[in-house]
Amino acid sequence: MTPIADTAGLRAGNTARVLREIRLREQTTRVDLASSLNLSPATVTAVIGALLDSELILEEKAAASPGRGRPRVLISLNPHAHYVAGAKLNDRSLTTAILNFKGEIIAEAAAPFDGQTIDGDQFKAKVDEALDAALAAAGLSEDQIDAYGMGVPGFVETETGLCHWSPVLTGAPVDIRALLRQRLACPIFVDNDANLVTLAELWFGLGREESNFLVVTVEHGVGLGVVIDGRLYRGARGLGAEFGHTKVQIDGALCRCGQRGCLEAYVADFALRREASAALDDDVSGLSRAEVLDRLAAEARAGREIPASIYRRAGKMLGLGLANLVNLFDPAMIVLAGERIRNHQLIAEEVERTLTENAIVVSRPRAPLAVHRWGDGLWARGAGALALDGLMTMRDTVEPKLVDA
Amino acid sequence: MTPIADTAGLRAGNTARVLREIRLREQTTRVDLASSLNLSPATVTAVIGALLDSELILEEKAAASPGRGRPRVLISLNPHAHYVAGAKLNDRSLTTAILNFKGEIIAEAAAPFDGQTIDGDQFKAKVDEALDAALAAAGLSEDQIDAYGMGVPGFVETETGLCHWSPVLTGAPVDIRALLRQRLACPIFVDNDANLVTLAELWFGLGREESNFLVVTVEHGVGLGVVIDGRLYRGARGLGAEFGHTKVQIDGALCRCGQRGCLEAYVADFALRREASAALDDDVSGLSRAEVLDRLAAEARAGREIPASIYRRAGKMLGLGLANLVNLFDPAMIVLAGERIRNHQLIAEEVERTLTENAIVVSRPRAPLAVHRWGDGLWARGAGALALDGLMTMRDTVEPKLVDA
DNA sequence: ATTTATTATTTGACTGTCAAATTAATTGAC
DNA sequence: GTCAATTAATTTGACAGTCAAATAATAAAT
Repeated sequence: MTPIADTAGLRAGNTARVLREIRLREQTTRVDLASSLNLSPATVTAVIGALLDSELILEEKAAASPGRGRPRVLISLNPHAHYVAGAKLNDRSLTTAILNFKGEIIAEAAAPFDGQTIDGDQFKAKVDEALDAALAAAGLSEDQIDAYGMGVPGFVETETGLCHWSPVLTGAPVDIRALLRQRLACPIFVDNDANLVTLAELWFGLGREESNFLVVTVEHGVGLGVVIDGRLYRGARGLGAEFGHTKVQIDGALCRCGQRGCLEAYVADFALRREASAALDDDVSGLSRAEVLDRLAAEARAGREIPASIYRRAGKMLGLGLANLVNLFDPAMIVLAGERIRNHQLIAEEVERTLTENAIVVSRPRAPLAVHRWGDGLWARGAGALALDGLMTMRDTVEPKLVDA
Repeated sequence: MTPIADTAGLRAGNTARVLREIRLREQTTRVDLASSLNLSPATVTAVIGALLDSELILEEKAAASPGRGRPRVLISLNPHAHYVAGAKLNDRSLTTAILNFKGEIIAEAAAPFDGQTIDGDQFKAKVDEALDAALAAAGLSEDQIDAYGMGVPGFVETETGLCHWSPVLTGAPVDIRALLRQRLACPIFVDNDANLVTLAELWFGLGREESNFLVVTVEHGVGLGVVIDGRLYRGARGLGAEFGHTKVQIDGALCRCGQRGCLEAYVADFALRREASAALDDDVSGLSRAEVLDRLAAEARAGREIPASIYRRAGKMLGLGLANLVNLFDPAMIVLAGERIRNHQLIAEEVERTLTENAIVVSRPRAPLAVHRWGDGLWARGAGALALDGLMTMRDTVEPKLVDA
């Protein structure tokens, strides 16, 4: 272990802060960096100099000069400094994106699969398929990829890259990192998919200006990412926060995890699907889950009482869960994020009402609930952020230890 | 704002780490500090030298020399470096302790009150009464007190010293710091009482070796303290975590906060008291709450079904709440602490069972639940820690801003 | 007495930050 | 067109801090 408080670490820390600030502002100048980071111009010059030498950033002449005096020189990240791959597994496909150092998506490819779950070998095949396609689309070769970040739904240990349980993967625990290592020589980072989205919000999204906030994802399951002091909190064991399996009802509905009363068992896709069969008049057994849910949503929107009540209950349960989060974390903001919250308006009113009713009231305003629906693949930028962050801090070292099950 | 990454801050940080380590070990040596803090012997010598000059620590010859070679010099905190006062308000009294720099309790005094609640003036009178008595018992004058830390149940903002709501105080919001300022000239720090207990566990108790853990207090209410990365987390608004008012039942039992289904409404004293009147055969309307609860506990222990079922339900609800905490925070440990968990064995089994049933299972062992019952006034050491911590980091600067209610 | 082992201090090299002085680059005034 | 005026960036020198290595201190073993 190297000394923590080494004077050399100071420079490393300032360099990281400068890089983060440049990423945040997309384009900035030395003076601005000095004032916003509380560093002397001399220090900024030194740090920027080193970053220019290592070609992580670029200088360019300022376009318009606002006043007189020596014009500021614009600084921005060098998009070609590194390329990384970001991938995400969900219940329908394994998607992979290639990003540059600025976090811009260069190419994207998906490897879909039909079956409900896949095993390790199938997973590996999908990884190869999506990566090959993405690389081809980006016009890059594999050895140009400097880091790989992957998000997996379920209980994932970041340090070891081990997946203890996933709704998509069979044969848990699965050593995801080892599977990926068979293909890739670069550093590999694995995390829970909700943490990925949270990282995306922190680096590129609504969380850029905040340092204490929560991200709740509602997709196939319900996930949570916790940002404290500007950093993603992963818990003592390195698994993330498991919001989807907090209990909102004692001895409540059966969840796919085997326990009862989990929040997920009321608001996730699979829970709505379960109720839909009873609520819809026609036989829906032949339809896919997506089709059934579309039908359910359509009928609720049309004003039919029973489908509407399903969404009301889901909204109520989610609102209650969110209220508990507000009470426990006192966040500055909660972001409701996901690719698939298209039906949010069906539950929005009930969510907001239950949240307000059950969150503690003080003289300060309650944390705002921001809904961030993104079809633009913000998750991919999160996976990229995971890879880039890992690349910068280089923590791909811990080897997985399989503990007795 | 001074530059954060100033090289001078390095020394300050190392000094703080050295002090913390000495406090943790109670007695240590320069070599030990160097190895446990990953600092060079030269740096430790320099830091220790400065601390000796400022008389915050003491040197003494080692008693027994284990081997040959130059004997290590024992380092310990100078108990007389500072004296602080720590105080805590609960539903029955305002207690004040005088502590030395080592955190040892020199004297303690209580100012009891009969009424259910008190207002600002009464509060101030009780502060004076307890402080005067404690000072007299310690044989110290008021100007020898270098900091004052106070714990209040309810919603307390640490930065401003404002109490937004308290089960004990009327006329909220109450500017606690301003009330105390009328009496005391020294720096004053105010916090939630659960945070106080958490600090005590972190500095002196079971949390000394941990950096991610939770402390749940069960007294008149239910409180929570969150330690993340070795530091107390207070949330974005500076109010603590409000575990007692997380909801364990939708539209559940009425809580004294006005909402329904709060955990507190099932496990706190007042909730048990409410049920007791129905469960006990005799008329209990003339008895005090403590007497009623004693009766209820005695009958439950004797095996009577209805009183026992009251405790079973309380245990079940607490276990469910704890399971949610485990799922959300993934702590390394949960400490159940309090002065008044004397009846814990009545609920222990049900708590443990519900917790195990509802906490997420991974291949790693679940966080242990440690029960820490202390009659020795650990809270007072927590209040002292609050004062000492504030004294070291000097954050008594923010003036309270009364926001529109 | 001398050697050996261990702890603490001192010394000198090195890194890093910052304030102040200096240089650079541009606009506006005359 | 030249020359202030102004703002940005760099350089310089002082200062603080850490660390490795050398040195001093101290006690047990020989």
